[in-house]
Amino acid sequence: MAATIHDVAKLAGVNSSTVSRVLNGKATITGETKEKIYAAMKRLDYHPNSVARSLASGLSGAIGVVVDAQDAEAFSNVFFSRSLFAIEQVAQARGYNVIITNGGKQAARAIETLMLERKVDSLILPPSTIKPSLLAKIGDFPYVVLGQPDSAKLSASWVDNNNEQGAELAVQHLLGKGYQGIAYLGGNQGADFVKRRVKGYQSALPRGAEPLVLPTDGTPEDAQRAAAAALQTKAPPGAFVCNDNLAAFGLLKAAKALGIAVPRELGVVTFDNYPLAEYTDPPLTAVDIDTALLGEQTAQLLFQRLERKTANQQILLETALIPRESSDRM
Amino acid sequence: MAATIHDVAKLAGVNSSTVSRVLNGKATITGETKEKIYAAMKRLDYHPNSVARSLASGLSGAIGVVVDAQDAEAFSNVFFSRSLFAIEQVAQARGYNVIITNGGKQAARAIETLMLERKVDSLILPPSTIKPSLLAKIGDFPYVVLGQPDSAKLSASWVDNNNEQGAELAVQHLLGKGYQGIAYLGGNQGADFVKRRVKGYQSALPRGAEPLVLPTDGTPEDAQRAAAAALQTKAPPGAFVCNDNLAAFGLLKAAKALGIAVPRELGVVTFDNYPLAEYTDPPLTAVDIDTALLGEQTAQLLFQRLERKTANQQILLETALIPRESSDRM
DNA sequence: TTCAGTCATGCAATCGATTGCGTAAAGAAA
DNA sequence: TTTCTTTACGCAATCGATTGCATGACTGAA
Repeated sequence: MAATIHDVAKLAGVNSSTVSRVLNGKATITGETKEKIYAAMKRLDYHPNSVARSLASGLSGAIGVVVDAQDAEAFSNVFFSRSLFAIEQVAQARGYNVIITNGGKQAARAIETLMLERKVDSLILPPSTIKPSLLAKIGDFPYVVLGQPDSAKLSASWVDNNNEQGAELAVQHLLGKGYQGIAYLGGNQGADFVKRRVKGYQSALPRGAEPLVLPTDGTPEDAQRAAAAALQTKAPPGAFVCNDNLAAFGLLKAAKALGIAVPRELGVVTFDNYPLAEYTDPPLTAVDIDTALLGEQTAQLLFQRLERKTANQQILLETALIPRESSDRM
Repeated sequence: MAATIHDVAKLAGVNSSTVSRVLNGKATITGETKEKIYAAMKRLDYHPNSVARSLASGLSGAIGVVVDAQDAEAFSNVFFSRSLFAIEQVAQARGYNVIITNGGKQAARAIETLMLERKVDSLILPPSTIKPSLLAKIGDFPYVVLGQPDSAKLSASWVDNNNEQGAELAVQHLLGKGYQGIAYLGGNQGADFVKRRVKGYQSALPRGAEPLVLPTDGTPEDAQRAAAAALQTKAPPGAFVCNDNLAAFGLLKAAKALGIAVPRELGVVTFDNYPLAEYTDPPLTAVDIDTALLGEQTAQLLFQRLERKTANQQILLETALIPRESSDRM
């Protein structure tokens, strides 16, 4: 079987506690002794059993990432997986492992399992789980929220993109290009991040401009329908900020069907810069949400809290606008 | 602190080993005793410490998933994250947790950490890790490969989509629609799954038809260039099978630029049915790779091996063709 | 009534580390 | 040289379960 700390100790002619100490750098050990121990570890191909280590130390060296996927789609979305990648990178660099679990309807149970049974050292949670009932169970267990939670009243550490600022950026960009009559297309109006985007959109409109928000059910078809309807009114919008790429797809189709030229007659900016945004016709100007950075910052914040016991902290990441043809009237 | 098995035992007036036995259903316990123990567990909100359990039993109740991401992109790809979701679903249903780690260049180290230190019960590995050097270290540790490994000589359990069959399906579909001169566009010719697709493509061509394979660097731009070049030869292809959506995007652009009508003058079928494939102009006929099923089957196979110690097994999943406009000449 | 054979449960070792306490040896101070 | 600190390391308890062995109680057969 695999060599244990005792095998190493015996071979090196020392006590296992000494081996443990060199393993953890926790005490002053003679160079000579260290050498013997290192040699023994190498000869036996010793790998410390992290399970035993966890039990003894109370630290598991693992973090739990809970995702909130109603269905396979949400889990698979690019947003999440890039963030997850970044989180794992940071964790791996610090010698931590990442346990993922899909919360969904059973988020409470998933979180309890991770905390109470699996004994992870810390959690990354989705905003949807941040409710008083769950928070009570979590107590002062260290966690960071990946995304801005709904209730501003609850104190928590979180990291999110600045959706409000992103929407402002989009509107300002369109205004700068000379577009007028800017509408907002798409998005489930119930979702909190959509509300923030709409808020930013509204606040960036010039004085006197009437906001026009066209919610959709999320499909491009519905976006196409909504956009087509708006474009055929007496005073059609001169530009759209789209809540996501699918909405932008629907919009482009509607414009094409109506013979409206983008970007000459209609400006389009979309949230999210997915791989294909750049290959539409015309290529879409996009508010880039840096999901990798989001994950990285979340993990960094988590380890900061874990290692230095810092206070709660909220981080809003600035978004950037990537100009492409769909809004390039000049 | 959290209640332990001893607290439960004391409150129920029994020995901790009895509690352990009802917990694991490993012996005949009186109904009355069980009741007392359940009551005590409930009163104390007892959650078994899976770390201690692992140490004692030698089973961690965790599986490790290694992914091979050269960069953030690979990790984030829809392919992977859907599979991961499915894997986690299956694992959760069986009370297992999933530990993910990005192998990359250090895959060997990652695997060793998972096996030897973290003590996962089983592994899901990417085909790229299935090399003799690594296999020697893995020994008879149970693992399943998510994807068909390069070397057919090595015995292993794996699950993959039938790429060869998928390509045949695409060619047959195009032939059935009356297209002639079918070319294959895109894909890194070094990748093994691409080779399998090309093989299927070639074998499905009618006798005497000359295969034409146009490799690209993976970008739509390169696909556009390659497609445009081919379309301007004396005997241009009448249809394309594209290795992925990005290649198909490039192709559509090239056709549009050259004034070639799809699907009337040119048929297009693409591998992968990503969310946007359906929203291109025209919508793309696609060979659907069911990544969720892929993950699910992989996990199922893993638990089968784990619980019933079955022999190695290879599973090839049939792909399906989703007809859309891009190949609908009739 | 006795004896063998379950049944239900307790005892204590064990898994592989960590860590507080104790101590011999070495070095410093007097 | 004696005494006082450090330094380097060993001893043994501990973390919270699991599990082989032992045993008393009970059941049924002879």
